[in-house]
Amino acid sequence: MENNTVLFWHRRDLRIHDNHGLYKSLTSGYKVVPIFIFDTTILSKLKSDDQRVIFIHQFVKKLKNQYQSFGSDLHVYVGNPIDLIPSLAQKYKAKKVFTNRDYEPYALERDKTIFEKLKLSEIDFIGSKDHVISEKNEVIKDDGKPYTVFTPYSKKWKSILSDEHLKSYETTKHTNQLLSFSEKSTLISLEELGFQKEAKVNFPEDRTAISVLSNYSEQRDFPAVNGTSKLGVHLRFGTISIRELANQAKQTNETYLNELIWRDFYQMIIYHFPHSAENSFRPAYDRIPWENNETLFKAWCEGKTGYPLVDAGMRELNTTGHMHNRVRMVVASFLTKHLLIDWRWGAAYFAEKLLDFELASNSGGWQWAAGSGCDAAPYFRIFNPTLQLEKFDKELRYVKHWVPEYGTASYVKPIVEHAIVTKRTIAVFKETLNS
DNA sequence: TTTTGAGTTGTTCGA
DNA sequence: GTCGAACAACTCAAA
Repeated sequence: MENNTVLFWHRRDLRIHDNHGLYKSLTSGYKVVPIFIFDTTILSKLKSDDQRVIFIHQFVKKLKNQYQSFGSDLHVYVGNPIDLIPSLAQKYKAKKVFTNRDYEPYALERDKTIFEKLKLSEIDFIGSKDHVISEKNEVIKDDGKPYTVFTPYSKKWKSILSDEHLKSYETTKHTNQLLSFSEKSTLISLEELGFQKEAKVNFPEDRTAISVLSNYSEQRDFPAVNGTSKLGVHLRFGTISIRELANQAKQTNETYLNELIWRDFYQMIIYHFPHSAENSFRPAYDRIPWENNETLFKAWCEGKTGYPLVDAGMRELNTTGHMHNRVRMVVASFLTKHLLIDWRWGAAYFAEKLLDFELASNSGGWQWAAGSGCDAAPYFRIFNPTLQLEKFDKELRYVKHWVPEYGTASYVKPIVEHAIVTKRTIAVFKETLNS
């Protein structure tokens, strides 16, 4: 084993091209050993048919093949990174460990522990910004504090945006710095990991779809139209580059760029306000007396509420692991404001089902719907699922696809009455927040 | 420090 | 059908 190596630890960046942390390791003057860890702390919480594990496995395999084509190899391990990273650093006699930063509470805690463990052996643990365009304290108010309102944040975000933010990291020019391995190891199988290998859903393509981007503003609100990019899962696992996508958005579609800024915004919020991952951003909203009726919750999960747009959305989610953005807002508003069920129940259900699940965006979005978030919709603003259907799926193309029995006698009757429950919810919120 | 204007994606009512 | 105002009140950002 050479004595002048560094590790590069792939996490939510399952690609070689335009990878900031990988680039930093390749240009550090050391030979680079790329690694990936199936984190058992995370895997143990998932069901054996979790589709995202299949997605990850698929892209880890692709990554491994790419490294092998460069005469190197991706070394894949299974276990707890807190133990594995220090021991792997010893095994490969690494001087440094490089990775890309992750802003979730679990990751921050984990990385802090690893940093301290490596420090004892005088090994540097070096993080890079790769998951977002602007991170942490890059976009802050004039008083040095983080923004909690989106519009001024986005203005500042745009005003400080430079070529540096969007430049591509040309890793492929430096692949000669990868440590060579003549023996190629094989990748652990999904079965060995304890997961099913048959994919039940189709994974969206990872091409950055310019055609979608150019019509995004006009088409994104109509669930029957294939007008959204479906790139969320690729951004989540870093199988496409956020810089590349932001560059395209900047040139083609301001509305889409704004969505990417929302993504940065929520990543920044979860970094500065980690409590908002699990609790209300505004503490007063943790006093809301949610009804949390399990029968109603089950009906919502299964798409049997009797409100066709809500049911179509939930069935799309259950079947495909995806839900159209507009419909996500409608079902979230319905769960919290019509059924008076805690947004955490809905967030947890999305966490289990959504292929593109991202903790920061999920908590942020749900709290926006519930009214408890930063810059959230006011509590008295309640989506009318019937009116939303009229506005965005007038011809019932989306609804008929997912709820074929709609309009027949076999379709379930509405489980609650809009006018009654929304009045009740406004009264409950008003009472709670004013007391 | 005080003041002022503004705040992702809505709905309902009445003219 | 269309339009503007009210909804209810607060917090945030910036001057």
